[in-house]
Amino acid sequence: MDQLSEKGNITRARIVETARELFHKQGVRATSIDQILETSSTGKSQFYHYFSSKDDIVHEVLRFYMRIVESGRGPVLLNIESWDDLERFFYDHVEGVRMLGYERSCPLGSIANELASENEQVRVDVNLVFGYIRNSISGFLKGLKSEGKLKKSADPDALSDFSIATVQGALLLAKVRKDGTPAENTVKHALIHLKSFAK
Amino acid sequence: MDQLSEKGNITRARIVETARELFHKQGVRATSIDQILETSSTGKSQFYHYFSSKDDIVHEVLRFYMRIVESGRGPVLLNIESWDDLERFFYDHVEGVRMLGYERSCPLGSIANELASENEQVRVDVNLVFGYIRNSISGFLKGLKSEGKLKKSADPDALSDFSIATVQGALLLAKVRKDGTPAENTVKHALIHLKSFAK
DNA sequence: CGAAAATTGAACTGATTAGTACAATTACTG
DNA sequence: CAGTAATTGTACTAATCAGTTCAATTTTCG
Repeated sequence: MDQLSEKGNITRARIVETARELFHKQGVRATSIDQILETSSTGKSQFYHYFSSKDDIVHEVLRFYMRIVESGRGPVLLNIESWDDLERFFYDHVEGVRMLGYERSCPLGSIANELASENEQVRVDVNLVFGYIRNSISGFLKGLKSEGKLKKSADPDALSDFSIATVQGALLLAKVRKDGTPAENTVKHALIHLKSFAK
Repeated sequence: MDQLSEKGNITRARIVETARELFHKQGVRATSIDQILETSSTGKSQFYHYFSSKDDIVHEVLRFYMRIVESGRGPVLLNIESWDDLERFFYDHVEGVRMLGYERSCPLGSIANELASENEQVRVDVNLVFGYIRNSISGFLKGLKSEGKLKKSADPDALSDFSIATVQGALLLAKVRKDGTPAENTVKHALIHLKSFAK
């Protein structure tokens, strides 16, 4: 790959953003490179100038999500420092799929579900993002525990995995039902359970 | 479609079973009809004799799951009449993905996640199965409630959706982590929460 | 048996796929 | 301004895709 000029960076970013949107909307395998190029008004030579393969752009889309999450610029608050923050973490996700008409689930969960068994890089990439979120939640819970504000029986790591899993399941259920109610009920009960460990 | 002879039924069932396995293993879009035919040692004319399209066999695979669930012949106990049954419902799912090396999530959730937004029939089909499971769990909880064995604040329908979502999320997380521990923790905490409504 | 119906094999089509080749053009830099 | 590097447009390939055609074979049943 050559050094990128400002113009090159813009083109590259436009391709990544278009791919990200299409992967979320319809899945990776349902999205052809030609469709990414047509939607982003880009030529094929440009695509293969910036990316080496379809697997490569999937990887770049996942790295994009990782940067979003790390930088805190995403639509979901991930810097969790209070019970209110944790509550917002859950409800931001439900609100996110509501805005999209309950026609999509989690963009990361979808890609992982579609490709993780056949593409180890995808599994690792998604794991990195999930791991970051896991650390964010468990860090909050561990902090509470050290302050004596969480029951000793509470396992922060296990409760973090529980949180991520319930969000993933809630978003999938919203998509299957095309209705936010089951997802809202799911995260509501997940929060009740988590807060039951507070003291 | 002509009337099916016994031989025809066997061929048809072989195709459905092969498609079901491949869809679960690698996804629907990653599975070509040619691969289904090669794996099941069947010719293409046979496939289009018994099924009208790829969408059609996806539908038939989902109907197969529905029959499995209704008949109680599946690997997961769905006739839930006690807390032990409900506990088994959760752990059967985790055990199911453990047996497959944590390389797959829920076969229905996977197909729904991949296709529900673009194929309404798929969404409806998966909803039928999820609805059956939902009724099974909420029926048990409603029974408890009428016997005064469940807190009045408990909402059986909401808790059923919570149960289905946590299972879906747990299985996805197991696949992403290639490890059963987060899924076990998830269903363990889901059960603790559900049982907190018992009295 | 013998005819009708069900089942199957093999070759084919047209569209779409990921990826390549290569020349043309634009932008940067000394 | 001249040369070099970055960027882009067009045309292409070989493989694979879902689906079709049609004749051959097997099974069923009076």
